[in-house]
Amino acid sequence: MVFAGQGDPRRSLSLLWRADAPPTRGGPGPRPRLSVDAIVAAAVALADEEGMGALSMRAVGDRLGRTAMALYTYVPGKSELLDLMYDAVHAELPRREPDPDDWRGALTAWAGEVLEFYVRHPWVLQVSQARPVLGPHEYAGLDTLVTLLRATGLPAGAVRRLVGTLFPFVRGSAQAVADARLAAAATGSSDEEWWAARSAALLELVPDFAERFPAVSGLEAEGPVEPYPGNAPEGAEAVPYPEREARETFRVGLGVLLDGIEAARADRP
Amino acid sequence: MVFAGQGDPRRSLSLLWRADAPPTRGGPGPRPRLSVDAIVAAAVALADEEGMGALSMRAVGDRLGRTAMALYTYVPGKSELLDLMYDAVHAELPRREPDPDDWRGALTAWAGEVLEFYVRHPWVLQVSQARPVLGPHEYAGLDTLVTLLRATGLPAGAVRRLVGTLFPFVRGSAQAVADARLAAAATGSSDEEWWAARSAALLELVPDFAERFPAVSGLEAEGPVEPYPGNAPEGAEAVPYPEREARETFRVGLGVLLDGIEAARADRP
DNA sequence: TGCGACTCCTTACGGCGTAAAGTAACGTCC
DNA sequence: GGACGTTACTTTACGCCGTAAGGAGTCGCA
Repeated sequence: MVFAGQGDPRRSLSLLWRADAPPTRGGPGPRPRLSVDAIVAAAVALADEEGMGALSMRAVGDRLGRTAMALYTYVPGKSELLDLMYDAVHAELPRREPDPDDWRGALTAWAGEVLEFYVRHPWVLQVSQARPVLGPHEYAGLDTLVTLLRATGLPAGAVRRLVGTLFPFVRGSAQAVADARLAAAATGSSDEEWWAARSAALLELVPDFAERFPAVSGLEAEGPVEPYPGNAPEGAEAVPYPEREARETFRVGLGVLLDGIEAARADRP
Repeated sequence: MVFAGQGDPRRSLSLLWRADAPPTRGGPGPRPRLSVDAIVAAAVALADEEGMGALSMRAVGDRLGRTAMALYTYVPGKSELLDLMYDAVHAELPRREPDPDDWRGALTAWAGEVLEFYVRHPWVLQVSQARPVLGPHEYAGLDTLVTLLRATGLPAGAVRRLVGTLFPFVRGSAQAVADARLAAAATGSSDEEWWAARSAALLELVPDFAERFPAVSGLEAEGPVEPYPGNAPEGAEAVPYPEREARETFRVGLGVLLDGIEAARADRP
């Protein structure tokens, strides 16, 4: 896990909200050939392409034809750069108008789009949530979710808690999808081959697995996936099995959450 | 985020399941003065006390009065050590008998205990879930959850998805609680002081905040927390505000999830 | 008594983030 | 127009990290 929001809060916030002095055209000294935005864009591209592990100040500098130290003119350090990257990609979060007649559909669509966002930028999931970043784009995304939840008619306190439930849920689901993809890519065998190898080794090393973990074994033995009651599966056949499974878990979990919200509305209509 | 499960799967698994040759009393060479268990225990203690950031091979070696390289006799590398640490602490996960008459109470108690487990070992939340570790203790914990969910009477497919929903939910909630504690500890001001400073800076840098994010602002303006309908708050007054808020979000979110499960049972009784 | 296996140490390499100091480009003022 | 101060960027260096390579010392067994 990578940490953000570690530096001087004042400096971080003014960078995030672009509250610095305007570019000051015509000061002394050589003309700047970089900018905060260019650095953030390069860093995001690097993280998207090669993952968080490849993100180093030297690597970002290389991408811009500069040394690592050149970045420090624009950005106080790696932690603040991470803050800026984090908030920059959150500009892709959906903005969406509430629909009091179909809050459920709106929330479902919202969750799906947020899931895709995380899958597009899986490194975002590795940014620790300890100490929130509090950038403008994350707030904008938050504002949208709050708006959609307000359309359920629930009181402010409940909405606050649901925000705290829904966002982590989508993050967790996206993590599962991203992990499934990563596992598929790592082994080359894009299907359940990785699992097969792993469970073969397990079976060999732990012959009494079924006895020790009867519930888990029973679950696995109970054959292919039975659709969750009350929901119809959406057709997506080309997606490899583990990712399909993760997406189905997301769909079902979201359904359960929305059912729970519905129940709360019924309690206090 | 820190990665586990990266090394040779065979080697990792046989370490995890302790499938290695027995201690071979009386082989040649000097008597080993360390053991896998001692190393794992030292590493867990280090991570518990000083966080994942302080976990280095040299630091673990220091704790044992040995050099970093001495560890490599027992453990192939840091990644495998992380696997072992991860599974070792999961021995603390609750084991619990199912109660078909009160599956809801059982799941609530289970979730609460798991939350406390994560709060006790917050570094576990930083271990990436990509590529599962598949150790015996994690399986045991999983087995318990599956057992409890089976008591709802739902079909295997649904149970599978609920496992994938509940575990990440508890993890996310624990993350929030741990973050709240971390924020409190970092500033010394154990209360909302950190938030106050942060939001004061925000207000100064972004004077038009309320206009740009009306929904979020409205939510914050709507005064203190209103209890979620249908649930009574449990009395815990000494806990500082952010953590109390995180715990309340956990309680409410869990309630929503269980309501959703109840709805699914009603669909197919 | 030596051999071979084994634990543990020292040393070293290439990576990281970044502090410190040097170099060169530029706007401004005499 | 030349000196000066400011600024962008580079070079070098420090102390961390994980771990490869090789050497030192310890023990069981032939």
